[in-house]
Parts: sequence; structure tokens; C-alpha cells
Amino acid sequence: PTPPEGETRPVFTLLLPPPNVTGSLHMGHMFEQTQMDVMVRWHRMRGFITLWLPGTDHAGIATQLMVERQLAKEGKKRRDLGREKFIERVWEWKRQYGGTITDQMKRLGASVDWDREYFTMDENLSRAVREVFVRLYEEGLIYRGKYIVNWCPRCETAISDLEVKHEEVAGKLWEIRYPVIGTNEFITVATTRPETMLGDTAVAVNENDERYKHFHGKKVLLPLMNREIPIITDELAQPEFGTGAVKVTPAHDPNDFQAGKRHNLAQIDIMDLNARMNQNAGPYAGLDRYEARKQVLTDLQEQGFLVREKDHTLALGKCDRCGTVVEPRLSEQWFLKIKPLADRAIEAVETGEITIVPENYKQIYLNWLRNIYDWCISRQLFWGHRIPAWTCSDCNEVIVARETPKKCKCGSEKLEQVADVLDTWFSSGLLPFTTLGWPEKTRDLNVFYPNLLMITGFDILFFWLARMVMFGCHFMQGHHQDPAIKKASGEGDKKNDSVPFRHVYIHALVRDADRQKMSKTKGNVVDPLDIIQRFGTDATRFTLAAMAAPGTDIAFNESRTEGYRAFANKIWNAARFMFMNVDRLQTNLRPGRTAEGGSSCKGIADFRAKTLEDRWILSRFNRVTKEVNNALESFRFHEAANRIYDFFWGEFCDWYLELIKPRLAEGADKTAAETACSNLVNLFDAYLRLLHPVMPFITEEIWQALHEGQTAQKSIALAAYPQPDEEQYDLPAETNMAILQDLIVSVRNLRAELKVEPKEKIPIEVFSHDAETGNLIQDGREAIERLANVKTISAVTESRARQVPSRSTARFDVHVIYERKIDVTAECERLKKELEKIEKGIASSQRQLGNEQFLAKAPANVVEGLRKQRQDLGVLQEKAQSKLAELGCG
RNA sequence: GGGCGGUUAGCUCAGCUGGUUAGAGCGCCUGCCUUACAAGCAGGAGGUCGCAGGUUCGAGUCCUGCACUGCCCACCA
Repeated sequence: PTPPEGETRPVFTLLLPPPNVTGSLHMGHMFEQTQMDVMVRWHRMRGFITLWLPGTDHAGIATQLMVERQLAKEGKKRRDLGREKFIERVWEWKRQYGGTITDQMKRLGASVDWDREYFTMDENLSRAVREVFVRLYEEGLIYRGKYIVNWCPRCETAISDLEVKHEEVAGKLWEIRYPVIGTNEFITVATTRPETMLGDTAVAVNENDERYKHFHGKKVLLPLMNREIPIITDELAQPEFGTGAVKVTPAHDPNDFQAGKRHNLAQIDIMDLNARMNQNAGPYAGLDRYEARKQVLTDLQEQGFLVREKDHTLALGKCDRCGTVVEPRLSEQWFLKIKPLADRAIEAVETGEITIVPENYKQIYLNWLRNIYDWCISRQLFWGHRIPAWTCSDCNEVIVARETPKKCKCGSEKLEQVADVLDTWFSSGLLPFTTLGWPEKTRDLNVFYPNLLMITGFDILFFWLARMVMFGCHFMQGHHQDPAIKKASGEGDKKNDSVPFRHVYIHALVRDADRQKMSKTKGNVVDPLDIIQRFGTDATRFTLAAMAAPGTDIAFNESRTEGYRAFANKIWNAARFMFMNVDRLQTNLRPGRTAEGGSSCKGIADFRAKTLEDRWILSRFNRVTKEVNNALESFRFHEAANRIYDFFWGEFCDWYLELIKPRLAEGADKTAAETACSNLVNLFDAYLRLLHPVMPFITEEIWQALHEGQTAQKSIALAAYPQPDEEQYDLPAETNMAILQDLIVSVRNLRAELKVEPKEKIPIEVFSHDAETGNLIQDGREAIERLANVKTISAVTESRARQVPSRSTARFDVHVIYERKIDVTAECERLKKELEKIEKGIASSQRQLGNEQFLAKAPANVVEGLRKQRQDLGVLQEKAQSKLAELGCG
């Protein structure tokens, strides 16, 4: 719902890049949507009013292609049906299959606002498209004209420069000689498309090219066609390239078209809309362009005009949609004068009104806009937004209007709407404002425009993103977002609200495990629904988030997902452990019943830090919370995911749960058990909230069970996202915990080495280097015994470092008492390795500490740290050496 | 022809603004069904950070060149 006037909460608006109706969900969608959903949920939980607006795109060519294929099975073409019937079929198709992708989306857990779902051909959006077109036309930014455009002979339509994909192919360059009239000489031209010679209307040479000076003003006889055409001088011909003379075909080449204009040459169109030769091609009429090429070459050869053929690699332009080789074609089209719009779009990014992350895309964006050509916006398709223009059959007047005009100004009523439709991207470029009710001045626009964020892939940086900026800045000029909301959203200082979005995050592309682009034709498409089926949505989302390092394409790898399925399982089991204890203790420990109400709290509610492990985990949780929030702030999804993962598995499960077990155990002190359990519950609750944006399903399920409807919020999605409380950082607790962990690991290590029976408890002796450590170990006695499987701990007053088997750190030496002999060779080996490492460390720290420059220039804490390290290493070195001596290692 | 990335453990990848002895997951080796979890637990092996220079007290991190690789852009016949 639209927030009313007076709303002072921040607003987060995000527009879903609308998938094509024809589409089915692929990994790229899921990747993109996972990142968006993480952002949306994160903002929502932090108290933003969020709008994530979904919709689908009518996708002109793509959709038409689908229906055409259907028709082809019935042996029909679209023109057999005619526009109206055809469009009916498309709508029919849309009704039947168009929902596929949105249905699939629902399984990703994407928390979009389905109530607002739109389709780009909806009436209100179509009306906005007409409005935009008419305004641009009235402003003189849209014009119509006969130009060379990229033409797809299969789709039978013009396409924009962006829709042409160039592909390097090994082709040929043919040299053809044209007889110069009135001489015995020939002039030789080179071409990669010999069939176009049929439409030649001149031969160009460079004015300064000495070789051809004597031909100036002469004519040649065009072979095969026996047409006289002039030799012109034009910069089109560059002396260095080929023969220095070039054939000019104004109707079939953009450069030649320009040259033709300069010299007033005739334009002879020799092809039809399917790139077959027409009557103008004389005897070649009816041939397909490649058949014609073959025939032309044969004939030239026979008649002695073909000089030679050379290998030549060329960049062949192909239709992005269907792969057919594009043919430059002269035709009447509609264009958008792009420069004025581009200038403003450049400014918006240059001045920081829009920020782009990662930053290198900023340059790419700017370069493109700086070198932009007018945009051909008309398409000769049936499916799409009809161009709101009519021509009068009596006076040829063109009328551009919002609604169908009744009659022409000449009085005639014979008006016919222009057959063309608009490029799909024309309408998608308008979505940031048209989906919010434009051209009406709606409250929605007031509140939700500009979007706070735009997340999309670089593959549509130009197609879509740049156009949204151009259109947004143009049509929303003078727009002001509700100031209270703007301020609350943290954008109070940005003056201009005409931009469609304030921040852009460009995500990477998902590739297959071999880094290949996924495509249907390659057959390497990984179906996200299949992955979800096998590993679960949460695990799949987590995989994508964890791999989403900005700027780096990701190679989707199932083994990672397998690992994150295990993670989900781990969470599940930890939750079981928690519930087990809650149930057993039979107390009101649900977080929903605590004083602070659990989830409305931005940290851990009611956490009572009684013990070292409590203080430690509280401190760690807050630090991790800080790291996660920071990471999300800068779109480092992978970092957020990894912190969340490591904390839970490596700290919470591996240590905290193990450490509190005695307190929870049967027969333990009831009050202490309840405190421990309550802490556990509240910590778990907070953790679930931290994790929720990435793994919405499992967190919701456990959270619901945890709260049992006892809380004001209906869903964890509306609970508060954890925020760090730096007061709860506890460095001493973290340091001490690390010492205990070291000790426990050392003992486990020794046990493994000595191959102590797993069940056998053994006595250990610990020498502490300082009283503090001694006390710590004394206090941690129970934990050490349990987690290291130790029988007794004796504090000794003399270092046992020399004795084998033992382990040493800078704080303690630990020696296990166990009669089995160690493997001397192996132990020597290990000690030597260890010593080597230590000495390497000593050498490097020694080198630096001996360097006056270092002491003078490095920051104090670095120097201090290094000194400390040097000292510790010295101690360890000595210990290792004496052990080696004791063992008598060679 | 321009531009942008990547090159770190067997595999897939982290390593943000240069600062202690470079990390994770998977895989591998050893041992464990320890009453939340064998999708698990404990321990372990494994890297001269693509190559060559340079800047710096200090470089996986910054600069230059090279190699390999991927991508984007481009109306030279």
C-alpha cells in the first residue's frame, strides 16, 4: 500500500528487471533475484518501507518468434493471419504460457509485491508509452526518415545497433574490375559482399590518390548490369585499404549511404525484406542474397571481371534474437534523437546523482553514451506498442497523436495508423515512472520515485539501464520526492530527484562450471528449479549469495550448493538441540515472552552473560553483525554470507553449544540451566534474523516454532535486523577464549598423534607462562576436560616444553601423560617443519625490526605487534629446538 | 582496431583502502555412530599467489611490460 502523507520512515524502492514473458527461469534470474531479495529483506527488517515491483516484459521480437514457431507448425506465416488475428494469438499464447516465469519466481522466495504486478502491454502503461512518444515528437526529438538500418531478413524488421551481435568469421574479400569508359583501363574495387554491386551507383577514389587521378570525372560500366556509373572522389575511399577504390552502394551500406548523400547518387534497392533480390537486380531477381552472391561471382569470373579472391576475416553482424545475418537496408523508420537525452544521462552519473557499483561500469556507461548514435525505435513487427502516428492517404500528412485522430487537416478521413511498433526497450526504459502512475502526479511517484536502488546485469547496461536514465531524467525533470521520506532514506543532500534510481549495482553473470555462458543452444543451462528440487531453495540462494563477489562472474558449481544444504541441515539440528532443551526445562523461554519481546530488539534480547563463553559469543555476535551489515551496505553479498556461515558453524556450533552443554545437562543447577537456555534461545532468535535475508525459508520455519505465535510480528521478515552494539564487544573474553581453544586443540592434536583410543581420558600437565593464563585454565578446567577428553589437569610450575609429547604456545606448554611411545621419526619430521616455519617468521620479523626505516615509518601498532611476535617466536623456537635435541633427531 | 576483467591449494573461489607465519568449501589422508547433527565430529597433508621488472621500511594487494584466458564495444570496403 502507498504510505500516506506525513510518512517519515525511509523508503526502499526496487524495480525488478522484468523478465520476458516468453522466458523460463534460469540461474541468472535466480542469481539476480537472490541478490535483490537479500537487499529488500535487509532493508525491510531495518525499518524501510519497501516496494519491490514485479512485472513481465512483452518482449516484442522474442514473443513474436514463439508464436511464429507455433504457426509454422500449422504451415502458416504471420502475414497469412494478418495483424489482428496474429495479435490475438499472441495474447492467447501469453495467457497460456506467460505465467510460467512468475510462477517459478514464487518458488525462489522473492518477496516482491505481487499486488502491483504489471505487464508492459497493460493499458495504463501503453497509454504512458503513447504520451512519451507524442511529447518527444512534439519536442522534435523523434523524427522519421529513410535511412540505412540494420535489417533482419528473418524477423522482417529493423533492429537497433545494440541488437546486432558481431561475430568474427573467416570470409573473403573479392576484387572486381570495372571497365573505365573511354579507356582500355579498369578500376579495381574490393568487396566482401559482391552481390551488392548490382546496386552500385558510383565508384569512389580518394581525391589525393595519385593512382586514380586520371580517372577523375570519368565513368565506369558496371559489369553484369551494364549501367554507366560515375567515378567520384570521396573520403570514403582510403588509399591504404585494398585497392584504394571502392564501389558505392547507397542502398545497402551505411557508409555508402552517407557518400551517396554527399554526391546525390541514386539509391538502388536490390533486395526485398527477406534479403532476396528484387527486380532491380535484373537477371538475379528472385535469388536469395547468398545464391545471388554465388551467381554474381560465377558470372564475373566468366566474363573476366573477377581479379582475385583473398581470405579476409570480418565481423559479421547477426540478429541478436535469431542469429540471422543482418543486412543493411534502406527503409523508412522512426528515430530518437539521442544526444540531448544522453548528455543529461552522462551528467547524472558524472555528478554522482547516480552511483554505480562496481565503479568500472561507470566508465563503460559513460563511454557508450558519449559515442551514441540516434536510436531506431520502430520495428516492423505485429507485437508491441503501436506507434501513435497516422498517415493521410490523400495528402500524405503524418499525424502523431495521443488518441486516434478523426480526420486530417486536409479534411480527409482516410487516415491509417503507421504499421510499425516500438522497440521493446522503448517501453521498458520508462518503467521506473510509468509503473508508478505517470503521467498522473500520483502519491506513488511522490513516495517511491526515484528508486533507491537498481540491480541488474551488465548485459542490459545499454539496452535498459542507460535508457531508463535518459528517459527518467527527461520526463521526471522537476520532480521532487516527498522530502520527509527522502531525508529518512538518507538522501537528503542529493538535490535532483529526476533520476530513476540513486544507486546502481551491476551484478556479475552466472556461467556454467566451465565458465561458459549458459545458453539453450549450448545445452549447458543449469535449471535452478532442478537445483532447488535437489538441494532446497535456501541452499541454492546461499550458494549464489556466497559466490556473488562484485565484478566477478560466477561459475555455478553444484558442490558448493551441496555444502550449503549441509549448512541448512546443521542449522536445523542445532535448532533441534535448542528445542530439546527448552522442552525439557519446561519453562517460558520463548523469546516472544521475554520482556523486550525478542524480535523487535535490534540485538540479542535479554542476554545475560554469566560465563566466559557467554561474554565471548555475545562479543562475537556483535562483531559479526557489524561485518554483515557493512558487507551488505557495499553489496558484498559473498562476504555477508561467509561471515554468517562461519559464525554459526565455526563458533556457535563448534564451541558455544559444546561449552554450554554442561550447564544445560540433566541434574545441573536449575537456575543456571534456565539462564543458559534463555541465552541460547535469544541468541538463536537473533541469529535467525541475521541469516533471514539469505535463507528465508528455514529461518522462518524455526522462528515460527520458536515464537509459537507469541509475538506481535507475524513473520521473521518483519522482525528487526540485528545491529551491532559496540558496547558488547569484549576483547578480553575473545582473547581468553582463544587461549582455551588453543589448549583444547593442542591436546586433541597430541591425542591424534599418539593414537590415543578415542574413549580413553588422559591426564595432562600445563605450564602457564603467566598467572592470568593459569587462572584462566583453572577456571576453564571443566571445559578442557570435556572437549579435549582429559582426565586430569595438573598445573605445573616448570615448563614442560622440552618434554615429548607436548605442545607450546606463547601462553602455555601442555604435556600429555601417556605411556605409548611416539613415532620418533614422524615427530622429528613434524618438529622440523614447525621449526622451519618459526624460523622463517623470525627471519622476516628480524629483518624488519632491524630496519631503521621500518621503525621510523611503520605505524606504532604494527611495530609493536611485530616485536611481540618476534618475542613469542623466540620462545617457541627455543622450545622446538630443545624438543628436537631430546628426541635426538638428525 | 579500442576497452575491461581474470590468472592464489588437486577442483571452485575469498583475500575491501599494501602491515604479523596467505584463507574457505569440495576433494584427499587418519581416526571416530562422543546422547543436536555421519548432510556429522576430531586431527592432518597440500600454495615460491601466471612470468619479468619496478615503487616501498614492507607487495597476493600499487605501477610497467609480457604470456595465457574470458568478455564488451567498433559503419573501414
